[in-house]
Amino acid sequence: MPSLFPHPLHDWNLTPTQAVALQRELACRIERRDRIGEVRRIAGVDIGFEQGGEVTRAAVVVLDYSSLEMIDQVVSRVATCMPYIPGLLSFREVPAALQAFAELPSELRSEVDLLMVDGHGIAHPRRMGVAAHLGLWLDLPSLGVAKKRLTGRHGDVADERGAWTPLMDGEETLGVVMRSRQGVKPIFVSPGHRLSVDTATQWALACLGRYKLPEPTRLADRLASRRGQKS
DNA sequence: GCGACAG
DNA sequence: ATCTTGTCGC
Repeated sequence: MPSLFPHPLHDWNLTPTQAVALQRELACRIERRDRIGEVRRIAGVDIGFEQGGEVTRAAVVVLDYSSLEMIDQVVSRVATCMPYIPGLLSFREVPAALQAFAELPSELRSEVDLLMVDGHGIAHPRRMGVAAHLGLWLDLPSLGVAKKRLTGRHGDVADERGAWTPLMDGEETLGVVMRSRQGVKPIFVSPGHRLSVDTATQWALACLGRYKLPEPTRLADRLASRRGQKS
């Protein structure tokens, strides 16, 4: 198990002001350069809610990279700890995601080489979206795939599968806006931890199947949402 | 004060 | 995110 932060990063009961302060601190630890080895296992993560929001349901799926087939899945439920506040999504979702991760067979959990999370990575006001936060916590290369923009500006994206245009904030490139499928609204891809924008983009493209969302996130989405039926 | 605002 | 039926289009 990875680990360790010198501070009480384990305390998820923070006030919005404290959470923002923690994000600023953690953002310095995010590695934007590639630090990733051979990829054989990719984990997809997404969160859903039940009981009118009182229960948070986290889904983690592990896929084999070459076939993009799911080889295992975990769905766990925990009490919701925080309301949704734009910019502070990770404080609401990461606890549940970690619980689901902990429930993965240990041997499989240790084989995960890359994390794909539903939400943004560094394409965040303080560069600490949920994908960055989770990647940092688990010390794994990570990228975020979101369906809507949170911050940054971009031009039009050609209506052709695989087309993309950079997501910018001034001179800083935060990620890309990608047409994952023709005729649908584009997705927002950004690196989380230990990944460059280019590499994050390549992995998003590599994981594209016949749907709008890349396979890891799509499969996790189905389980976290209500459709994936039972568990 | 007025918008914008991941899931 | 979630609440919700049918409907338009490939």
